Amino acid sequence: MAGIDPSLVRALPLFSKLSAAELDMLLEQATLRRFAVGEAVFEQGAAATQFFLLLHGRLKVTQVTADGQQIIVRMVHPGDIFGFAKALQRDDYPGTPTASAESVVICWPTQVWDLFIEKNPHLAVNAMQTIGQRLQEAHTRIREMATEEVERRVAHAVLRLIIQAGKTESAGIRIDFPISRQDIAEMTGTTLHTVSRILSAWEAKGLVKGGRQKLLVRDATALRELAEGD
Amino acid sequence: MAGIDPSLVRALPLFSKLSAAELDMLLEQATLRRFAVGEAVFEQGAAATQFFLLLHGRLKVTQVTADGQQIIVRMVHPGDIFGFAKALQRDDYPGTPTASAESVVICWPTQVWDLFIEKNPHLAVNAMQTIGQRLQEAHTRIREMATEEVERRVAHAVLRLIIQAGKTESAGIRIDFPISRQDIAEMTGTTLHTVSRILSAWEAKGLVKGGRQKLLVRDATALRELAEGD
DNA sequence: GATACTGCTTGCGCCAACGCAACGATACTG
DNA sequence: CAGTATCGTTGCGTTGGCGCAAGCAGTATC
Repeated sequence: MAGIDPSLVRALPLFSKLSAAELDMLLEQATLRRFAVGEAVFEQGAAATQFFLLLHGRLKVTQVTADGQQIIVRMVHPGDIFGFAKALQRDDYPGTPTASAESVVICWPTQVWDLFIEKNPHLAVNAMQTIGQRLQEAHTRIREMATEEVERRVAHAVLRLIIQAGKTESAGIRIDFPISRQDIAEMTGTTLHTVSRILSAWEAKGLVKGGRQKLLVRDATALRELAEGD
Repeated sequence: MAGIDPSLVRALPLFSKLSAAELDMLLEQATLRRFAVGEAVFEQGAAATQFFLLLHGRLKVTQVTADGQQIIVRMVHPGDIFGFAKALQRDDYPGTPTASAESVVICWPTQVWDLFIEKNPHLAVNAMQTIGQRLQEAHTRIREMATEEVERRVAHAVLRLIIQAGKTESAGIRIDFPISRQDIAEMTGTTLHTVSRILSAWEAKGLVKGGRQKLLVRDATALRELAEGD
């Protein structure tokens, strides 16, 4: 299924400096795949034969520990590339990206990566910036987990979600994909129970409005104050 | 102070694919600086005008939170590059690298980075792999902080230290630079007190041998078992 | 070799958050 | 539209690890 419409990816910063011809060449090698909710694009530990770009939808990248506990490493939003393990000198994928919403993904064979980096330094620079930003997000999260208590961590997580996936509605800002209490727990390193209690308390104070796999932020300012200590 | 001996860096994987001429050109632009224990190479938030490579010694990269708490983001070991904020699309440094031991550092102006990436794709690929590895370490740490209890986190941290800075002695493996209980606490997201208690318990069991800013691992195998659950 | 300093240890009380458990509520399914 | 599965809420007992505080032991200073 080659021949993807360039207009789909033209606007992405990752490809901003590529010529039309280069972009065409890149897209010729690509395949388009669709994933239903709950489906995994690939499995943790599988051989890294492809890398990907999320066109539409939403993915959560999870890792499982030896004793079966699961955490959400990060969310993948439209326009993000993911699964480029080979570029990071790995032969297998470190996590499992699962569709939280119906998703459309562009897939490339890993060989294409090296080829294009070689021919196009811009792409390397852009990719490095992408990874760099991710590294910083990771460090932020480490700092939060080390120093902040659960309620503030959850506040930060929710704020991040409304930045990356917030849809403004009349009643507030809605998180634009199905997200469970369990998900939030796995993003903040706590339990489903604690998240539920915190969200209930917030709802009583009018900060948010919950629902089954739904979350609406009514007062982002108050939430931001809560996230930064008093 | 230009004209650094190429033999100092020749062996580093980062420069492995550079020709002698390219390496010379790179080193012409560099400066060598020395830091005493406790000195900072640069301060968190300062404008990123240079990037660096640690030749000799040991640095700890710290971040301070708004309310004054400190954490150690990572350790810098000889051969590591650090402070390449500009490559990550930042104008300021996200953390402060402080010398834990007497250290020698190569410094380049940031402009050199773009120049060399452009001219030498290998360097870009190598740098990306370096950042990629760091990203994975960060994810590992996030997973540990989310799922493991303090004792196991400390065990993992110590194991990582003996890999990166272990010097085998007759009595066991010594960590090759001054490290305090407070440091270990800031690496694992806990308090000095808890670390002290844990290390005391380990010492009673003959796993380690402590001391002022010293740590000797007597039984790495037992420590590894402790780090992985039972 | 006395003084100050900095880093390490240990005891004790306390609380945030976990784990268990039971119960509601909402969405899918045939 | 009953039946079932999934997701969310809430109560309660327990506990890991934090914070305080006091004391100890090396290391540097003059």
